[in-house]
Amino acid sequence: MAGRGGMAGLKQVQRQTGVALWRQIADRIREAISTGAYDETGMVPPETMLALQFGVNRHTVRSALAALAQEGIVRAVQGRGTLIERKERLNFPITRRTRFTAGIGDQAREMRGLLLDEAKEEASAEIARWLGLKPGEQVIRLETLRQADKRPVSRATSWFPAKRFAGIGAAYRAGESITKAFAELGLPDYVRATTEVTAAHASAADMADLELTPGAILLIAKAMNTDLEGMPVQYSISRFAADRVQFTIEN
Amino acid sequence: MAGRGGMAGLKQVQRQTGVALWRQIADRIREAISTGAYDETGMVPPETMLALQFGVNRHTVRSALAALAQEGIVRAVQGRGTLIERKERLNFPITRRTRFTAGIGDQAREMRGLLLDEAKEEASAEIARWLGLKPGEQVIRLETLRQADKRPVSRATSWFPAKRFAGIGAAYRAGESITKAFAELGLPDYVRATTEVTAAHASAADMADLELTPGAILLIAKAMNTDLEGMPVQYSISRFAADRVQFTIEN
DNA sequence: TATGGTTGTCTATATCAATAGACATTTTAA
DNA sequence: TTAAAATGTCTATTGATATAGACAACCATA
Repeated sequence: MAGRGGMAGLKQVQRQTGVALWRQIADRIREAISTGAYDETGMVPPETMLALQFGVNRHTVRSALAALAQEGIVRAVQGRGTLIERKERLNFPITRRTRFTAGIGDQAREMRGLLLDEAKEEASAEIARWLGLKPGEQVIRLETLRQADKRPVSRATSWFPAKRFAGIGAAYRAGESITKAFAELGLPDYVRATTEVTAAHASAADMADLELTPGAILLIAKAMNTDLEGMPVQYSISRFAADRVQFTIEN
Repeated sequence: MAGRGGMAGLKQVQRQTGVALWRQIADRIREAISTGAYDETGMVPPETMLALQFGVNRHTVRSALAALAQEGIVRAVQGRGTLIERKERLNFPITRRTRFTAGIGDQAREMRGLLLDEAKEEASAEIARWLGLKPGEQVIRLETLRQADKRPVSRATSWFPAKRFAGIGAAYRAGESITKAFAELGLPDYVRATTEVTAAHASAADMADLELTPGAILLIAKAMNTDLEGMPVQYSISRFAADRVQFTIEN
């Protein structure tokens, strides 16, 4: 028995599906780069070889490579080939002590957390349930963008009980981290209680914030943090650029 | 301050991106259905309204709805509207005692696990590392397809130490579950050690197995299970149809 | 310096995606 | 019975996608 699993064999791209061939090919090459398939040479195979491999015209491959060059992943050099510029995928551990900045701190030189927006609002039924509040109680919502080495990694919306964490927006803007903002407001430690992970296509807003192209994938983590007594302190929905991260769960 | 977060505002679909408008719209509507946006009526808004909302021609919306009908998510009825047929998303808890069948057992009537292929092979460096073997030692690889109510949910490739689990293919085929197969072979209990989660576009093979369309998203879980002494017993790569599942991590 | 291998550019053609408009068909409700 | 609202079908046109071929420009190396 054999024939399934692993090996290519099947046609790798499909026509008439609403997704252009050049985009399907770009997605496959991006994936191959991030898994280290071309590490030996540091280059993508020649256009003619890729065209043969995917069963398309060389021009179609060129469209795919142009898109990847636009993303800054490869750089074509006439006469030599197409060089790989960037291939990282940040690992993001999800544990009881999950922290964004510390979690990937050693995998990137510069971590930043930008506050895009802050608002005080009434808790919806869902937010209230997660934070252990009554619907309509005041919560503070923060819209944040997290970057690693100037490259956007995730876009998060977080809610906090307004009474307990007044001023968390300013604290976040100053420290660029939830952990530091909590510490500033008198909460030295907290733990991750639950995390729900899904995946979806990027919306237009996420494309803009995370510098993605249509068809791009998001890993979505809905998380609830509590203080050490088990009282909810934060509920957040984080949208990660899926080709830049992986989650690790250690049990 | 306001304006970000939540509300639409921006153009929801983009042109000249390699992803056809009708597919982008289909993805948005599928997502809206699964989050319960149309639960009040049980129907999708009229085609003319969707066309207005997305800023496209009615025919383009019709292409999107035709694709969703093809997937069995909606059903158009002339004169009435477009009815929502299915909107479930299975929850899959990832804990120390993660088991596929038990995990979603109460969310579906009929759970099945089909053995697609079985092979004995030499462990690659990566597989050997995960299973605590020397590269080249014999392992058994199982290719399985898991279904909930006859709908494919995930496609998994699993490796087991060949010496300890000879005959696991037959045991899986009989019991349609890893847990039962392990029990059959004298391992009554085991635990999930680590799980890595990523997302990617579906390959052609996955599209076929999971009945997906191009552009569809996979949630990929790479998991290692051990026996109660901490000895690795299984390494697996499971590819889930992202629009049918969510993962939950309880810390 | 010559050659082979590679990316860059151009022209031409066929197919798919998207818009536009008109009208038919079916259901629901006035 | 009628009208309104919804999906179904058809024709026509435009722009994006994909193929095909030819050749130029550039790089590394023999």
